Amino acid sequence: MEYNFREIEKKWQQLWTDSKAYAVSNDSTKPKCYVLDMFPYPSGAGLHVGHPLGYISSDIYARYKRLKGFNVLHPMGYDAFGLPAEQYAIDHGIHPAVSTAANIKTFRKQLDNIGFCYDWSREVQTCDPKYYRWTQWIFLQLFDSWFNRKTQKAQRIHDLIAIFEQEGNRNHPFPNNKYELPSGGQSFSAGEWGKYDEQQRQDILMQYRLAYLAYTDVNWCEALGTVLANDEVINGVSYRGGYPVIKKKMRQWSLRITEYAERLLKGLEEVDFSDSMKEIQRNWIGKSYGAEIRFEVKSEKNMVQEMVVFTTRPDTIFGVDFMVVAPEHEMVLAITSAAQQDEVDKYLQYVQSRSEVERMAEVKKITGCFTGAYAVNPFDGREIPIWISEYVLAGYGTGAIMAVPCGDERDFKFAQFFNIPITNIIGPAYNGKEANATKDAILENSGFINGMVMRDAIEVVVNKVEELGIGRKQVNYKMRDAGWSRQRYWGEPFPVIFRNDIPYAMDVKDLPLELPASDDFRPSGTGEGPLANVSAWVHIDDHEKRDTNTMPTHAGAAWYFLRYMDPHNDKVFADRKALDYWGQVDVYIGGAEHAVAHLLYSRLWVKILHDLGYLNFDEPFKKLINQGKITGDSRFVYRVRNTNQFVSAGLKDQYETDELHVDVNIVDGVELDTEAFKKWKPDFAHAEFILENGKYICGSAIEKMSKSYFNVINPDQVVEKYGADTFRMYEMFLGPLEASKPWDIKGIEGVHRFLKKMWRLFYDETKGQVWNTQKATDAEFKVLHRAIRKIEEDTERFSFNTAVSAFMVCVNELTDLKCNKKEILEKLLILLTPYAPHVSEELWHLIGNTGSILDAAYPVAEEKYLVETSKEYPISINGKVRTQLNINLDASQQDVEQLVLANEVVQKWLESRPHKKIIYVKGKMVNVVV
RNA sequence: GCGCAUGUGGCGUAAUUGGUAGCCGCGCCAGACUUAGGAUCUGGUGGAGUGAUCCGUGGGGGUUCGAGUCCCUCCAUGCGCACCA
Repeated sequence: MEYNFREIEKKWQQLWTDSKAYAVSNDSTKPKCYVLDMFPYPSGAGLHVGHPLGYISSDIYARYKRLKGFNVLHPMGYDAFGLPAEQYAIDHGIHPAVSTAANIKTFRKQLDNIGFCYDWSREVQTCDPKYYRWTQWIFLQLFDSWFNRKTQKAQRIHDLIAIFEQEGNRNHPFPNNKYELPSGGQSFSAGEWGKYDEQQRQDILMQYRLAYLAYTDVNWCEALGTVLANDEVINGVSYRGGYPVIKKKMRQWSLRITEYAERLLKGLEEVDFSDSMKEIQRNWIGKSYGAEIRFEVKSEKNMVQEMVVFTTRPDTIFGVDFMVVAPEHEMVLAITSAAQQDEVDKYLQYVQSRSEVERMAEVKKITGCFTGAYAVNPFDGREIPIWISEYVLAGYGTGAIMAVPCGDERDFKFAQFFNIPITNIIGPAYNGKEANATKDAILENSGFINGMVMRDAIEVVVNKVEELGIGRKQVNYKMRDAGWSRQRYWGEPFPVIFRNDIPYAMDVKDLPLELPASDDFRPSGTGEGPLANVSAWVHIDDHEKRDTNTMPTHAGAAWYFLRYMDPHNDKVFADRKALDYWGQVDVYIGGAEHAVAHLLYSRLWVKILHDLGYLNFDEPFKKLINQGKITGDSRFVYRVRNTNQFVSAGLKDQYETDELHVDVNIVDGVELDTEAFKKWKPDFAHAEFILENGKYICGSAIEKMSKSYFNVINPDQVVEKYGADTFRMYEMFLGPLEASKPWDIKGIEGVHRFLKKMWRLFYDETKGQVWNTQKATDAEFKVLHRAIRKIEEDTERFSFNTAVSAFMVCVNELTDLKCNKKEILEKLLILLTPYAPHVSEELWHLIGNTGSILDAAYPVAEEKYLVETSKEYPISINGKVRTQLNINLDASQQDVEQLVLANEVVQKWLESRPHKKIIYVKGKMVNVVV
């Protein structure tokens, strides 16, 4: 009886589906475990062998936990809104809903092929109105909330209104400190609030809402007639077409994620993410400590009394040689002197003309202009020239800096370029040739902080500044509020209605607000999205209008893990009981490319839902694992330029050639199948080859797996040839989960041989059944229990590659022992179930079990089979191993010394020198020091 | 430039705590069975040397009885950020 994987796998996949083997109940007395994959965007290209790496890992872990007695939630769904489907619709006239549904079908088929244990009854698709109804609902919760800085929590807008009625906004200033009331100023009293009309009140409330509408800078691409997301802009041009992109102010929805910067940062301490993942997020949040310092300003017009800078290095205050403000800063015109007016105008014009591309490309270019005004150093009264330059960003800090050329590289270059004299405050630490950003130098020329170490002076200066009332400690974040509008069709419509241009939340009972039917997906051309083309939908009546934007794909993905808990609920986004039972995702596996956007938005939404009382946890993912990418292994052929001749890689240097990607499926190793090549593309039908040793050898390179490189390997092919169980184990065997690695099919034979070898422990091709019911020996038990311990530990810590190797060791050893005993093999099958479920279930039944192996009890490693009484100790002389000696494990130091010194190999190495001491580490080694 | 991660046989990798470096697999070599082998099985396989032995975890230095593992330094690769004050 042979290992017929094709038949076995098909059979059990069907039986498991029929018996609903993977359905999970929300009602269980078992402990819960939530194992989640990042759901895929169903692209038209389908799955390649890189995608399942994470899915297989989580599947193994989920199955393992189930065997260990957990109620395991292991769902799957689709991040089904998104750009490519819309672009496809524009190019091919197929509605995104249609192409998306077709792609999902393909994905599902491919996933099913690999034998995952997903509970498909919980599937979610973000583009399904039954799903996005709740995405819209959550958006409305954000719209109806504000962040109370006093309590560091989200609260309802009606609480804020109550506060305003009581005391105005004196205790709750505008989150955006640049915002000014139409009447001027930034604060209003309860009395003033009472007199404001609806329009004014709504404007003010909008300044506090967590989802808010405001004029913000967007990436406007004139050529494409649309706004682009940041990730759609590469080096200042559109990723599609490479058209120029400019910053433009447009009225957009944003999420006030900046208010949560501190909590998002803090939360990282309690979650189990990789260091690099946490680092990337910290980086993105970009917290910096420093001070805001006010400087008196002297200018001709005398319209501006002071300017505020943000600095992380207040200790360098005596080294300030000039100030720089952003060209966009509103004070620029007010301080410019008559003499400098022309030059400033010219510079501002120049800055205006600079496109994003140029600014990005010419980061090192030094430009700037003196304003004719001066700031006064509050400590020594020095007058400091105020410049403008594009290297200072309007959006960060206060949009103005104090420049310290001896301590900052950019300031130094700027000073040098414009011949501004440089003050040295760090003595020998500054060499005059480049800035030194040290914090460890001793301060000189620095008034009251002379002689102090810079690091210590920071605090001293900040305290002084606060004492003098000219500034304060300040924390800054690099992170910006998240733009949440996309000028797209294929996304969630915003559930709001505009009356007199003021957005009001839709009644939740009217949700979902469904996308209107449309076949025109091109941008409207006015900066509005394709929805603007559906006039009847947009204009409800003369007074009421809908938003023509849709939400970004992050919206649906920000909470899908909650919906899986209760996917069919049409009363709430998920039942509170289900939310409390499943709680946090215990293990979340996915690619590192979602480090920032997706993870931050999900963390934000969960924090807000938690603050509003819908969840009892405020971090969504307890543990995050980023599986490595599987890269492609591309092959090249070399065409002799302007001919149809192809030269083998070893000879290509003798010709002038062009390198072309060739389909890896018609290359065996590096040897090209020349006949298949001729058939591959019509262009090559008459190709001629210059061979080496009768073969055409291809060039190779490791690159990302991509259709355009012809290096994509479809898992279906692999499963067809070797079976899902082999495929699953081989992907795991490739190396550590987190490591990136090139796909290399060569090793798969070894894993396949392993499964066949294991099969032969039960059935032999010629002899038929070989398994028996004899009693196992201690040696056999020992092999088994060592495997149990090792595989359990490895699975627990996601070290699947070493676990696969432990299976091989175990099967090799049992083969050597000629052990075909059911008593042993049965346990081995349970261990193997998470990794190779089909073959395990088949053999489980063949040896006489009736229930499914999916619910067998995981075997327990028994100490009694694992204890050793003695060990083959390595004996080293001066740290070099010279011999081995079998010593009893409970031997004492004296026993060991005696034994070791009596040994002839040891004697030989000692050469009759006396030993200094003997180091004996029980259970490890013995070292004789001479 | 800054931050993070990673460097081990021909290749993918292993070595959980400082304790026998190279488990397992690929590849390669030899053999068995065979009409045949790109099937299957068995044995061997880090490098040098006939050998005893010596050398070996990116390079250099250090700590230690003992270092792939800890510390310093340099180099290489990957990822992230990048005028962020």
